[in-house]
Amino acid sequence: MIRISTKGKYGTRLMVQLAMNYGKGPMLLKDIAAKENLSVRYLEHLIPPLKSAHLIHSLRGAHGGYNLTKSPAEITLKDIIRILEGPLSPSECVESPGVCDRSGFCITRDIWAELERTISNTLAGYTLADMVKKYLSTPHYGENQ
Amino acid sequence: MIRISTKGKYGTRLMVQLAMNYGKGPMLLKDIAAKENLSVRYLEHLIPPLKSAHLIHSLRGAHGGYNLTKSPAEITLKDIIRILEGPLSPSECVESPGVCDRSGFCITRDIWAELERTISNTLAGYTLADMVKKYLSTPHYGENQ
DNA sequence: TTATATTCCTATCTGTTTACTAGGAATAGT
DNA sequence: ACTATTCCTAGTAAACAGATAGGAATATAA
Repeated sequence: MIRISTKGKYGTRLMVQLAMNYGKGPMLLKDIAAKENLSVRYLEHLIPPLKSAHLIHSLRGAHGGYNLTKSPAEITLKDIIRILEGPLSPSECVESPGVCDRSGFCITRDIWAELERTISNTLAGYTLADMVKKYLSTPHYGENQ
Repeated sequence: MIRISTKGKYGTRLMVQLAMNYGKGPMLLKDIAAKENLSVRYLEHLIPPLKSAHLIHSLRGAHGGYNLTKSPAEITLKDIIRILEGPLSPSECVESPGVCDRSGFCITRDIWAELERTISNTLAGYTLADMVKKYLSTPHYGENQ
């Protein structure tokens, strides 16, 4: 199973919410969780990596919350997934040749490396701005407004 | 971490070995394991799914072994990975919309679906014949001949 | 200065998956 | 009968996934 975990999936939705709130002051995690129907307690864990990658900025205390550090057009899905999921390569040997003594002549390794490039390129093709635009032009029914 | 497991990785190497032996009669798992420096006991587990997908064929007993069921040019890496790793989509909601009530209007789901297409296309771009050709034109040093 | 709202840090827990190892049955040539 | 091989079923230790929880730190507001 080659799957993105909930970190990457929920984290993307969190970032889309922040993007929709861009320029409107800090947004509460509570509100993000409510809009996306996710647990505040779980979303909390996604914050530290996003902060240390300087994708978001926080304000503590009452009237605190979170902001994007740059405009939604400058943040791609690749940035988000890379931070929350770790390396985008399908095999460790791609980024760390030393883990396998076959790396120097392994033909499958070359293919995993190409696969990483196509994944990276696809994800880099979407900015948060693109996603907000699409979000706003899509009808939302049910509990998630 | 969006990683291919050892099933997919070792299974690909196993299939490349069978491809190199294509037309030369059944090949022993013992020999495949020796050439790829992998455990016979572990490779055994990769056989049943490959057989039920009709990618390989087996002969039991003494002088038994394994064959590809079709020519290396007709088997792609996508076939192999799909069988050994399961669905190629990065999220279950892509192939089973019912698992999430957001599927009807979720914008991230659309992106995961596109990601699946690019992964599929990349993997479908390699046949075992391509890999054998590349293998034979690459120098191999060390214990894996 | 107290109360309140919020982020922040660390720990814990349960189930699943991964990467194996192992025992021995079934089958087929010699 | 003997031997070589595939085949089938368990088991297992470690890591990972997907949470929940307690409470400290910080900032605003009354």
